Amino acid sequence: MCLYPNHTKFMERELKEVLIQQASNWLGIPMQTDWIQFQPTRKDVVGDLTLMVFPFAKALQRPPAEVAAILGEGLKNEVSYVEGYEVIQGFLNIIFSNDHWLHCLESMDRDDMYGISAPNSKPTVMVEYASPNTNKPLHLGHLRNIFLGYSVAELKKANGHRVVKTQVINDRGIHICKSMLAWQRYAPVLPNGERETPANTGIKGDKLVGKYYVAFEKHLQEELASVLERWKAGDFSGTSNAVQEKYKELTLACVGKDEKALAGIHDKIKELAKNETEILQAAKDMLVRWEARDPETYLLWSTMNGWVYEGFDVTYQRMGVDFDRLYYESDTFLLGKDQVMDGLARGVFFQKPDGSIWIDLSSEGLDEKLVLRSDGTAVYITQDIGTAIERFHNYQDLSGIVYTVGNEQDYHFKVLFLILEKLGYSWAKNCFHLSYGMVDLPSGKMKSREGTVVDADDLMEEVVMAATAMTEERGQIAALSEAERKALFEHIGMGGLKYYLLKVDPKKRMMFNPEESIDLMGNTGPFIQYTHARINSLLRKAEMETQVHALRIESNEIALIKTLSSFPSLIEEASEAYSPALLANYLFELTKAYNSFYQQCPILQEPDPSLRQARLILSSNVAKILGTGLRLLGIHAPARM
RNA sequence: GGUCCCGUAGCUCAGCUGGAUAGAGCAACUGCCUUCUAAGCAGUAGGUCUUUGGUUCGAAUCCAAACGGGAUCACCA
Repeated sequence: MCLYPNHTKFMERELKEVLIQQASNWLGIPMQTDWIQFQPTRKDVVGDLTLMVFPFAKALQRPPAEVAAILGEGLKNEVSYVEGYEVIQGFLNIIFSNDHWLHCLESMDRDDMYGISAPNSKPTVMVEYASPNTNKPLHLGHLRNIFLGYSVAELKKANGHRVVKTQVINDRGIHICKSMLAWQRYAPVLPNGERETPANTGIKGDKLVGKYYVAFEKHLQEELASVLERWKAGDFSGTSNAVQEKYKELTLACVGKDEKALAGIHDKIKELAKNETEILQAAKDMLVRWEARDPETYLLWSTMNGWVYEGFDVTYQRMGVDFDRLYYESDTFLLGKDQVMDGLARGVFFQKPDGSIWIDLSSEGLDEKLVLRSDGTAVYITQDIGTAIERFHNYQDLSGIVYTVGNEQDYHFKVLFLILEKLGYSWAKNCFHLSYGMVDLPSGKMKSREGTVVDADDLMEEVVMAATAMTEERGQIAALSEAERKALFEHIGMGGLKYYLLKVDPKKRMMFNPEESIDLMGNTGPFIQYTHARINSLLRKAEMETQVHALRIESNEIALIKTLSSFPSLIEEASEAYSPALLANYLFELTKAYNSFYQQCPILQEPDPSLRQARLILSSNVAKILGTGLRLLGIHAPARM
């Protein structure tokens, strides 16, 4: 707190103390702290900070304006930097002196890391994000997840936390066996005798594996259709009696049901038939062989996962994100099983006659939840239990984990955290599900089956191409080398995309409009980058002239300084709210305010050296904060564009 | 059906720990480049904050219900 003696929250606290001390003198009665409610003064009236007077007036049974005048007069006499006040209705608008704002500017100018708390001054938190399956490439949904997780990690760091960025890679399970099986069966043999690989086809590893996942699903659907056809015709050859009975039962249940119930029953029938397909059986057999560490299966598995990782690395690199430590589900699912057995012994879980292990959460208003299958294999949550505990073993000073995962898993995390708590881990209450909303397209939901999934690599390529075309047209890039230009196009395109995905409140479902995502104007990343670049150009030309001793500021400057001085508390707020959107909106407001100032006030042309110098320093600090803020969003701030 | 989330301008979103006349951006329309980068600025127009009750000095904000949209309730992940 004391790092920034001029920042907004600090002023509020100081004034609050004065009010509490002086209450009896001024008002004749002691003051209750909850009467004191500050808010920023509206832009269209005079004043820097507003005190709500209604609570005082109510308690004192006196008109608000009268009470406001007493408080205003008192603060003016008592506090050096309170220069005056205005009373409008029940609002006391406090006016700070010019000197106060000048000191604000000077102190932030001395601090290159203005707004950033001392590193490692707060507890260690782990931020998990990305966490993909290894059977298909990353898509638009992952982009929101990854940009969000990265930015939250950076915000936590900026707020003083030690941060460990991590992900858990879902490298194990039926989904990857499907790709493996399809590759084994359908990958063509090339003229040189090799099977298709990323190396001999030039296809990116994750894309190649994804291709076979799709192939698997296609063959599965075909076989499913023929099974259903056979059953419909009364042919149950090769089908067990139990399944046959179940099918007949479900078919009979269809009679007299409404449309919705009917759809549910049809889904169950499909599920039943799917399990009867040869190809799915083969994939399941492969999973069993994998768990038994069959050498051939294991080799194929590690080879194909290796392809995927190489592909992901390329994607992560372009995204500009990184991880401090990786966890693989293939390592942690066994730990999870151990934890479940341990919990069973301690009575946290219970076993059903078929051998499956459950937890009863009905006393918490939830259901019974499976934690280990009857065949002893792990489910999704088993692995999560193991991973969480492992992480606290690996990092002794870890205080909590942030899980960046979509809100479709709200229930899952509610259950997970409850289980961890019941297992007796006190840190469970410090685990937080950073639950973000789905990304919709103008055409509706993304659906892999309908081929409407937006591929992450393709999208990044498109936004950079669009940025390239527009920057070549209007950018001031004559002085840049070819390499610098390329980097600039990349920064603008990616900056636009990241800003577009981060500016919306993470909790909310959002609409992704491809055309808007490459816009340069209005509330966009490039708009902010542009202002940063323009200030840099200004500073290059000014070459920071000889130091003038007395700076001079006017009301034009004060409005901006006010915005700048709220940056530290904004970072804190955004960090605590896990919300890069708060920062994005702040940067947008600051940019608009500066552009307006820039248009209205001459800077280099200002004849008064004291004022010119103040405006340069002000501009330089706006650029500094835009740069810091953009960095926390994972966006580069070009020096020229 | 149970549980959870959402509903603000034509569109996309801020504002939500109750406070002044509900704000931006896009799209539309009007101006401003012989002057510090016009990816900019200034302005016009656009609203029953889904609806109905309640809480109180005061409600977009809190509570309840209705309507509309979404998610989830797997020996999937």
